[in-house]
Amino acid sequence: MKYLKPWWSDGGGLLHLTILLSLAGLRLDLDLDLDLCLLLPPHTLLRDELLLLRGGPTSPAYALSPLPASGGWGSAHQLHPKGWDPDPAAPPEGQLLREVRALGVPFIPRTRVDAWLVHSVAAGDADGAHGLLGAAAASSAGGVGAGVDSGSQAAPGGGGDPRAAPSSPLAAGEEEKAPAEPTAQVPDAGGRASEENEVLRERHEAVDHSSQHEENEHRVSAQKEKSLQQKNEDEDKIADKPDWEAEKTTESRNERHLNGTDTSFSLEDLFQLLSSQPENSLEGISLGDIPLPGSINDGMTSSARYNVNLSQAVSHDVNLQEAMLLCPDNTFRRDQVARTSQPQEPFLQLNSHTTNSEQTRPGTNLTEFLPFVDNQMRNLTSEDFLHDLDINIFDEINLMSWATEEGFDAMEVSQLFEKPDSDSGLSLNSSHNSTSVTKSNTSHSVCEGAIGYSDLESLSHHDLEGAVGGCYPEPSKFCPMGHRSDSGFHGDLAFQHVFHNHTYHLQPSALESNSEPFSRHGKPQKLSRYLNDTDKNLSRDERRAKALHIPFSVDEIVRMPVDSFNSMLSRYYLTDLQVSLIRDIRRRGKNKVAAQNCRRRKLDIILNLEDDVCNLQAKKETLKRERAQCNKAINIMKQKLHHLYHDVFSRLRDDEGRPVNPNQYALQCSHDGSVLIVPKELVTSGHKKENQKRKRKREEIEDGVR
DNA sequence: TCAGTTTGTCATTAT
DNA sequence: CGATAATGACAAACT
Repeated sequence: MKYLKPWWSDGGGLLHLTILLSLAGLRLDLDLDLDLCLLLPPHTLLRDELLLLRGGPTSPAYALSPLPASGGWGSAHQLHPKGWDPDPAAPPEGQLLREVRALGVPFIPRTRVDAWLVHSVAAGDADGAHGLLGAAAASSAGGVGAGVDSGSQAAPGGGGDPRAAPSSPLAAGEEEKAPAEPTAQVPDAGGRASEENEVLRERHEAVDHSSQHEENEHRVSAQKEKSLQQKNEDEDKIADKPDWEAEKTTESRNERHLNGTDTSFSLEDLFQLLSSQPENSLEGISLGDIPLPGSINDGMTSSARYNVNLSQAVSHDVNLQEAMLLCPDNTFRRDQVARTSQPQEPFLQLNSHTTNSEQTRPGTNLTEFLPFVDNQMRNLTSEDFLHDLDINIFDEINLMSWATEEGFDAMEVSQLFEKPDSDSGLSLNSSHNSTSVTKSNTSHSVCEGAIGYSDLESLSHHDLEGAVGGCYPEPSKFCPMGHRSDSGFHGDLAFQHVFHNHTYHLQPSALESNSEPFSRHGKPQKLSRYLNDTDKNLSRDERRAKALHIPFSVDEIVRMPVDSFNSMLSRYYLTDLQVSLIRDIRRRGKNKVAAQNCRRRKLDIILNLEDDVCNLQAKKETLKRERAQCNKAINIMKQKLHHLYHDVFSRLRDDEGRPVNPNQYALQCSHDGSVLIVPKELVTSGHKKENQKRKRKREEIEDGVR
């Protein structure tokens, strides 16, 4: 294939480098700083492309021309040698894509650059690229030929298949941290390894002593110092601030990163080796032979692994992309500082030999180091990121990423959303694609189970296989279950529980009809055996929040004022599922508190009523006693009055001197204090008249009121 | 094993 | 109109 048109497009530069490094069979976690282009030999296409992406001037050897409208490929400009005239006979994109697909490469080219790279590499087009790219393509093409065969014929455990490599790059945690000699880390598993290592070490040393390297190293080290200083200042500022307050600071730092002024990583070894090797001298060896420092070589457990299988290597690119999407929690939060406080997954990791701990943060997320990627992430939701790829894949990946972090297994992730009936648990938004259910129910093999739960890389292979129509003859190799537990980034990971359960695919609403490992109230039942002691103490919502990597505590979610809560939701890039869960957690939490308050209030009311009853009963008894005393006093008074009455009448005499009969007469006191003896008939009639008057007056008053 | 209690949750209504 | 509080009702866990 002689067709060469490196078109730039969004992400094309990333893909460039990703593929180049993937061709080495490496698992990558790069601080891919565009300043690294300065390390490339001058007047090479890749260097100028990077310079272009970086926003700086390109070398005079190349020029940038606007692209004609190219449907669907999204490119805006092309970089080409000066005086280069676009080949009118160049095959159209459709044809190029068909050619790529015809190669059976399990990789979906999404841009012209992708297609070109895949095409040129897969077709063995050694002269189809310039400079580093050409060397990479050439070497990888050689590696492909050997790798495709050796990959499938690799000795068991020999690591001929880079897909098995995941078990090794991160396996040696101690070695990973140590900036060891590049070749010292290369194991001698294949017999030829020692010889190759010698050759490679010589090459590497020669490279290290080149003037170009010194110049570049000096330049990069100065940039490192500058960026480190800037980072330290930023982190000092952020340290004392809450997450949401620190966001702005971090964001500004990210802006600097985007502007290319924040350099933190060096890949000079890799690029120097790649770019310094004469193209011809690279033929016959694969990029995997490059002696790389640190964990890169840690992962190379066999020299056979250095023979790169194109299909395997290219697929790493997809893993890299997934890793970007797998920014922890699938929460594209602007505050990357806060992110680093959580255990991260050093999924794709390439440690440079730098000794700075900040630069070698294990598991640091790709998004921190890929400015343009970060730029996209900061402007897109996770759903936006899923634009071109099957959303199901990434939903699964997200769940798996949640499951693989912080010792949380995927079975729990799935079961967290299970409910016995429809009136309990979450009313989660059913944004999950229902097709996941079908997937989950149709996968039965152990390997597929492992794919589903813990091995993101395997998933990517798996899904790519389905997407592209390629095939992986040994899917069991896609289950490097060991590499995660060995990598030391989550020691309590309970992968042993996740092999066969596939329910994590299920959307919550579908899961609700399944068996219920959790009680309605968050108390573990059967699931308790799957949970460690820490998880057992968590409530259901806490476990759910943990499973979905909600970046806030349940208490925080519940107690946060509504304004802070809404602003929090808007400031953090949360999936619909996360937002739904957060709102449910808040609603349930508040309702729980309200229910407790309600019951407490009800109890208080009951207690108060009981007290009132007691008080009233006591008061009633008191009143009874008082009434009895009053009655007693009244009776005494009556008796006294009666005695007095009779005493008075016994002394009274009428005009004839006869005693006055008390049954016929009564004593009546007048207003002036005089006492009159009045016949009883008059007294009773007078009483009746008074009563009638009073009654009349009362009626008049009542009528007036009406 | 059963009855009573506690607790979380949902649905509904009120604020 | 949305968020929250209040509360009845229900069910599961607990005692």
